[in-house]
Parts: sequence; C-alpha cells; structure tokens
Amino acid sequence: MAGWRAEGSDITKRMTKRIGGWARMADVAKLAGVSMMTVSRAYQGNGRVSDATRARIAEAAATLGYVPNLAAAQLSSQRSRVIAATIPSLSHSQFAITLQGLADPFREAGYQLLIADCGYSAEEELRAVSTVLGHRPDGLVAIGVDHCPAARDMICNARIPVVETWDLDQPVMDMAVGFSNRLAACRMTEYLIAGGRRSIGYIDFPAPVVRRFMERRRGFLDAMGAAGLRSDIVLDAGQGPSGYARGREGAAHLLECEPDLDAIFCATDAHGVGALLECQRRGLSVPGRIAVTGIGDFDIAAEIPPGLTTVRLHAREIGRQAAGLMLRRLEGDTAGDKVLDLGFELVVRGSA
Amino acid sequence: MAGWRAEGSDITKRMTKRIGGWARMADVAKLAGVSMMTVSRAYQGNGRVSDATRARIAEAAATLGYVPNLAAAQLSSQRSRVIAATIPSLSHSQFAITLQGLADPFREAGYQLLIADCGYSAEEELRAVSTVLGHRPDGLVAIGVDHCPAARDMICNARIPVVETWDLDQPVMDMAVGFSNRLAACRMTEYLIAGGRRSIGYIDFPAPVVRRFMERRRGFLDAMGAAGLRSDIVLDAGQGPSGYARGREGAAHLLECEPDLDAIFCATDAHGVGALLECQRRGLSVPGRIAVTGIGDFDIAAEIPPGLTTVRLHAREIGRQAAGLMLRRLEGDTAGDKVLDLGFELVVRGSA
DNA sequence: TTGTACGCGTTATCAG
DNA sequence: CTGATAACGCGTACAA
Repeated sequence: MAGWRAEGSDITKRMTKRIGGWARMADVAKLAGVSMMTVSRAYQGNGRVSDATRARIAEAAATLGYVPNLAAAQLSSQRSRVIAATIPSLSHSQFAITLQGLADPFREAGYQLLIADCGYSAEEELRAVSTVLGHRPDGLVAIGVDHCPAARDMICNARIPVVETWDLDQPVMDMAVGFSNRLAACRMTEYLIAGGRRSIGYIDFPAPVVRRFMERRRGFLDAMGAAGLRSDIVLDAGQGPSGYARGREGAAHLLECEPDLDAIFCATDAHGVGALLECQRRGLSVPGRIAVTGIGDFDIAAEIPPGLTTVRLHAREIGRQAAGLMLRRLEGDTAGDKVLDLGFELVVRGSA
Repeated sequence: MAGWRAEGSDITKRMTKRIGGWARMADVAKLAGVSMMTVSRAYQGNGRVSDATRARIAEAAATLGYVPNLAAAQLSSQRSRVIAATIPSLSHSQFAITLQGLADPFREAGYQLLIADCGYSAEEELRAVSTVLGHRPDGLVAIGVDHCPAARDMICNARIPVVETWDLDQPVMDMAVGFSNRLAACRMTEYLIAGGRRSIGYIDFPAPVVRRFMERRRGFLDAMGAAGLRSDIVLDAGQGPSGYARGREGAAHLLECEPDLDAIFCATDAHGVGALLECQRRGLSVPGRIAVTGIGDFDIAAEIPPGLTTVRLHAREIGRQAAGLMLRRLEGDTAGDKVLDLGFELVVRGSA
C-alpha cells in the first residue's frame, strides 16, 4: 500500500502522471496548493471558488488525469446521482426508445442511468433489483409494471421515488407514466369491428403472463364480447427466431384452423408484420380479403406495403415524461400529478 | 442524524423494519448478535462462517430488509464489480443484442454492467466516459472503436482492462472482439460483381464519420476499384425518420440520378429493406432488374420478400466473447489472444 | 473565499 | 470460525 504516493515527489507525479492507481482529490489539492474542500467545491460548481483557484485546480486535475470517485462522493453525501432503470429486455426496440427518452433529461440534470435487465422471471427480477438498489440509486424507473412481490417489497423499502411506465392498467407503487394497454387493444378491435370485420383472430405475445400483454388480450376480448362476436380465436405465438417469424407462423396456423378469418390482430407490430407477409404470401389480399393490425407503431409498420395499421404508443415520450416526473420529485416538488396517461393513437394505414 | 437508530429498540426495528433509511451491516450484525466482519464474510461467500451463524444473519437481514451498500464495499475493497459499457446508441438493435450477449456472462460472474450512451460526438463521449470511470469500473467494454483522443487518453489512464468491439479495422487499446467491416463490405461487393452487376450504387449511413461505416464504404470502393468499375455512385442517406425511410429515400434518389443502376448496396439492413421496398414500389423486379443488399442480418431481412441478401455479423456472439475475454483478464489470466476475429457470413437470399 | 474535523458503510489485516 | 481496528475518498458542518 506504500506505492508511489509515499515516495513520489510532486514533480515525479507530474511527469509520469499516475503510476499505480487513480489520482485522488487530495493529490489534486496538493498539486494545486489548496485544500481538498476547495477542490471539492470547484467540482460541485455551486460552492464559491475564485476563478484563479479554479483554474489552478483544473490544471492540476488535467495533469493528474483526475476523475472524481463517485462511490466516495455518494458515501459521503448520501446521494448517488444514479437513477436505476429496470427493463425487461434490452433488445425490445420500443423499450430501448423509452430508455433513450429517459437518458437525455437525466444526463442533463447530472444523473447517470444504471440499467438493469430484469428479464421475464421473478428470480431474475429480484436479483436485478437487489443489485441496483445496492448502488443506492436516488430513484428508480421501471419499464413495465410487472413486479414479483419480493421485488416490490424491496423497492418500497428503499424509500426512493419510483416511476413505473408503459402500463396504467395496474395500481402503481408511486408515480407512473404510460397508457392503458387494455384500452389500446380494445379501441383497435372496435375499429376492426366498425370496419365490418367479424371473424377476428388474435395473436398474443408468446409469454402472455406478462401483464402488458394480458391487458391487451383482455382489451381484445372485451371488445369482441361487447360486439357479441366470437372471442375464442386466440393464439399464443410460437417460438420462432424473431417476432416477425412468430407472427408469420401464428398467422399460418390461424389461417389453417380458421379459413374464414377476415382479420388478424397482433399483440405487437413485429407479429403484425409477420402476419401481414404471411397473408400476402398466401395470396390473400390485404385489406380486401383480410385485415391485419398490430400494436406499437414500429418503424417498419409505416414502410411495409400497404402500411400496417397499428397503435402508436409514444415510447420516447414515456421516457421523457418519466424522467420529468422523477426529476421534479428529486427537486422536492411533491405537487403535481403522480400518474400521467399519455394515451395512444390509432394509426390507420393500408392494412385495415 | 439522531434518527431512529439512536432511539429505536431492536423490537421496534423488527416490527416496523426501517423508518428512515437503509439498514446497515452494523444493524444486521447487532440483530444477529455477531460482529460486522462476520456479516461481511457471510455475504462474500468465500469467508468461512458457520451455518448456524449464517442462518441467523440471513434472518436478521431479511427482517431489516438489508441490501449491502456497494459503494461502501467498493471504497473499501477497491473493486467495484462493475463493468462499464459504452454504446453509441441504445436504440440500435444490433448493439442492443451485443449488450445482451455481454450482460449474461457478466451477471453470472457477479458483475453489473454500467451502460453509458456515448452518442456520436466527441463531447458526449468524453462526458459519458468520465462519468462511468467515476464509478471506478473494474473493466470497460466499448461497443465501437471510435474514440476521441481525450476519451482514449482517459480510458488508458484508468489502467483497467478494455475490450473494444465491432470493428477490427483499427488498432485497439487493449483487447478486441469483432470483424473487419471493410472486408465484409468488400466481400458483398465482390459477390454482386460476380453475379454480373456492374452499375452498383452505395447508400451510406447518414453519419459516415463513424469509423465502422467509413470502413464499409472503403470496402465497397476497394472492390469496385479492383474490378475496374465506377465507384462514384455513393450516396449519404438522408434524414428520414427511420433507417427504412432513409433507405427508401436514398434508393429513390439514386434511381433518379442513375436510372441504369443494376444493384444497390446499403451500409445497413434497415437501409437495405427501405431500398428494396422502394425498388419494388417502382416496379423494378428484384433481383431480376436490380439487386439490393445490406449488412447486419437484421430479423426483418429474412422475412421481407424475396429475402434480403446481407452479411451476418454475430452481434450476440461479439458480446459473449467480449465478456469472456474480460472475465478471463479479471481473473488474472493474461495469456490467450487479445483480439478475436469472429468474422462474418454472407447470407444469400432472394434479393441478390 | 478557504480550511479542519469527522463520518459515510464497507472490507483488509491481523489477532484470537 | 470470529472479532477489533484502520483504512477507502469524499462531502457536510462548522469555523476562520
């Protein structure tokens, strides 16, 4: 533990920068000829430090390649300036967009996102949550509202602001930003029915235990039931290699079981695009012979002919607003809404 | 600062759990009737603690809702068990897949990923890098090899293992996993030429300053030059709302300027799909009249008729291998290759 | 505007 | 197998 600190002169340090570890604030202070507190204040920005001193500190820091140790800062200040974000899957494009919507406002406000992939199982989620909480985040943004009881307990015990996103059909722990998945699916189904479709099949997400998808299916069933139509043409998508493939296979299966189908409603746009392509491959005209719709308004939905009719979900805006809610709370503002319903938008294109 | 700790009896704590903050290891120790060190050892797993003691500790921890403070652990142990990951864009699907490939092995080995969106500019990158380094990660995995000199300096000064990914055309700082973007583009171009295409247009990524795309363009130019063909039909994709839209607009522009084009090679599959759709919309038969190809093998490439011919890049495997390299180094293994070329795979489908 | 003393919650070290 | 003590690097509170 003696290392260079004990033996190295300031000159040596200056020449070689660091030999065996990180420069500490004390090193910067010594080189700049001030106390640590002055360096600390210079970095925090708020404290009043003369310009001359500030410049000397900046130079010393640059010479030493000093990067403040945030763990020490957190331990001392009891604030981490870290926001935890749990996400069911990093490769879900819409979630990634929400994440980006989150990241920008937080970064500007000086917070760093700590992203935890919480998977789709209770164990994974609990592990992810306990790990991120170990970093003592100042707040938590959850993408999705599915939480196993243990994770929910742990999060509540953390006594930090929490924003849940993407589904307003469930009661939430604290704050929330999103929309009603059930209503979105219901409206789309009503649109199909209003367009004269009667025999409508539904292709669900392969893991329908996910709340978000349970609500969508529920919305579909509600609307079909209300219209007095058959609501049993429901299929869990298979295990194809991609969402597109699963939609394609699902549509194939559905069309074989129910040749008279005049619409296929998919729980996500990836499935929808796959289903659309499958219909076209079979020579079924879309939307003449059969309608196909999805949910999500993925980029491809606008491009694939004849355009996939879908529901736009404002994924980026969900992130932005969630960050806004969190930042306001962190600044001590406890007034204002705790739940923001951003709604959704039926996007009618050629496919239905 | 007096708070509940001073006044609350153990019973009170047990009943109400925590009233005003996190339980600390000292609280767990007291409740379990052991010293902090024993608790610490119990959590670290390696230290020898009797089963009875371990059970009492587990019970106390559960009662108090104890979650170890990782910042304190890091400060004390000088190891964070955090791996920094820089990524140019969270919403780039292939990068997200690499991230997932990274996350699993690291999680299993007890490391948490700290993901920093480093954007596409030098300032953003420097800020991102300095923030993550502030958390004193035990290692850094960079997605992409583009680094501004300042960021590169900062990373080198950190003296931690570094794995760069996705591009082996550049010299790297330490370790690397990926493939040659230049060679991938070159091979695809050669394939088109071998198929009889002579007038080949290239649609580049809109920010060709990104190294990865510079190399791809270079590969295209190399192959065209070697074949003695025109290599000036190169277009930067425009600013459409999505990669698909940019590819579509790019193709439209190209086809208007160069009506005799018999192939369009796009720097990414998103552009490729857009270009393919645009060709079809114009009634040009693909691949009869014109060939279209991309790079990346996105999911949609396999689905869109007639199938987009492309280059598969093993995005997930890049992540997995990068994690493996890093973990081996963290375990002190300095033998073995420092650079892994995972290559690429020409995937021939209907479009070319 | 700048400096001093202390504590944040954990682990390393050494002793039992 | 368990415990006492001293760091780890920084910010808060207060003093100058």
